[in-house]
Amino acid sequence: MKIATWNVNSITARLIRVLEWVGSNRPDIICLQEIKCIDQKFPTGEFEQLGYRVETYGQQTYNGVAILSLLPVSEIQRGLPDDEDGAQRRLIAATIDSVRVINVYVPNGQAVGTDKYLFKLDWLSRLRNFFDAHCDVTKPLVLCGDFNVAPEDRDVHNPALWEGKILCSEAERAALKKIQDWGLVDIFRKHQPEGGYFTWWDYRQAAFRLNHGLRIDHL
DNA sequence: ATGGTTGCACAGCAA
Repeated sequence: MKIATWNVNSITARLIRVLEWVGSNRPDIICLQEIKCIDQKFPTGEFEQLGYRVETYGQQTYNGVAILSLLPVSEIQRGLPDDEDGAQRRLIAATIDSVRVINVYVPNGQAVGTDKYLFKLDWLSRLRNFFDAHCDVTKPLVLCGDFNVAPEDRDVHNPALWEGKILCSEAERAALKKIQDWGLVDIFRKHQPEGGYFTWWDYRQAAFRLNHGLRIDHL
């Protein structure tokens, strides 16, 4: 089974690129984050034309997640069980070919010490609680998405510059590790021990061209 | 220290 994850930063702004990539790579499942639109505005038909089932948990302007699948999907869950009414829409899960697929968009956290940072740590703690209470460690499961955490210094282009900063702080890394310790394997790291592989680059200062990135998206 | 760039609700916020 081929599973992909992509923070698209608006599915409507990114639609042509996503359709092109999905059409030529044909993942069985692709998990999207930051779709930035309500469910009714998601371009469901374009993906259905490529053979995909579409399950969304959208929100206007911010956040929003979706799972697209070539195979039938069941047991769709939208949001964390302890989300309050009107909570930011950051999780969608489904069972596909007997695999529980959990797609997350972890809060960015803005800057260490801010309210958003505390919200991020709390959200990660709630995600771990969700695994304890609702997931079966003996059955096939994939957790993937944008975690907004670089697990180790080898996941950072310039660890000295990023030390203690948002996406790299000790508390964020500990919170991510606690989730992994439930019984998950960082599947990229299982196959690639070297640094220099990133999933996110700042829009500014030619970060992509210079490969000034971080590995913050995981499966 | 600031600002550098995107995307959205077109004005400031979030990333």
